[in-house]
Amino acid sequence: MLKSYIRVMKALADPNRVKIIKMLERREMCVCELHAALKLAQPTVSKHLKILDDAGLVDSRKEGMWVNYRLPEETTNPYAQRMLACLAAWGNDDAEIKRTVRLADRADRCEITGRPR
Amino acid sequence: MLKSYIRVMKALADPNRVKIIKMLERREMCVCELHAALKLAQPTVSKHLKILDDAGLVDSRKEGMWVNYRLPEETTNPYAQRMLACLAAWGNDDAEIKRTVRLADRADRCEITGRPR
DNA sequence: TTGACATATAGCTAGATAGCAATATAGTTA
DNA sequence: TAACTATATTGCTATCTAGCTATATGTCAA
Repeated sequence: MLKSYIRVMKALADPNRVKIIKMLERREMCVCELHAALKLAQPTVSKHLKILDDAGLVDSRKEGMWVNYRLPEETTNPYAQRMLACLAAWGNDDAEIKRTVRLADRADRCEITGRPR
Repeated sequence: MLKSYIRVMKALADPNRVKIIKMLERREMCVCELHAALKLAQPTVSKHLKILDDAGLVDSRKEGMWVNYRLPEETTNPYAQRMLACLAAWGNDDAEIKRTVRLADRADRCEITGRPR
């Protein structure tokens, strides 16, 4: 238990990583879209995504130059599964999260990069 | 949300604090009993308890010289409430936790301190 | 092939955290 | 009152973490 449990809890004990989860609840997003919504340096976002990935809290797939991140349908990690269910019910009224999610809804990789899908 | 949520998640992202919760699931315990089971310095245990307390994850009451800690019946913090419910189902098969809980079951303040209740 | 660009990794720094020993606090007992 | 003791607080150190910039990697387009 302990190791994978601790990985999940540490991953979810950071506000910016929670925001990433809350954005991905709505739709699959690429790194540049998350980067635009979070207002953090791109490498910082990548690092957060790696931490979430290692905990089994996100899945990713390449689409050309982009890497799309989404919440896993099923994860092998029961702690991840359960915590994602909790988070789905939490934070929806939080001003800071709402603000970020609003930015995420507007973020579009084509507008950001000026490149067609 | 964010602040009290983060407090709970950080509090529960440490193995020794998880062990404290798992011990308190079984019974109310004083600091010296937790100290004996955890094999950490007493001030370290006190600090962990403060962090759990600040997150709303434990309650305490004085009993003479001793301070008894227990899990709250009801807490004002919904994240704490929900996470305590999760933890009740988690970690019961983990070797390290089982070992600590076994020590806790045997720990008795009177034996430890040589003093009557 | 070359240039451009989305993402990942490496390397650094400031601040947070967990551990300890020493000391303060508060309640008990003699 | 004075000595004792369970717990809390303080002050320190080593390690971890989140952020950044610079650079590497891999894919697309010309």
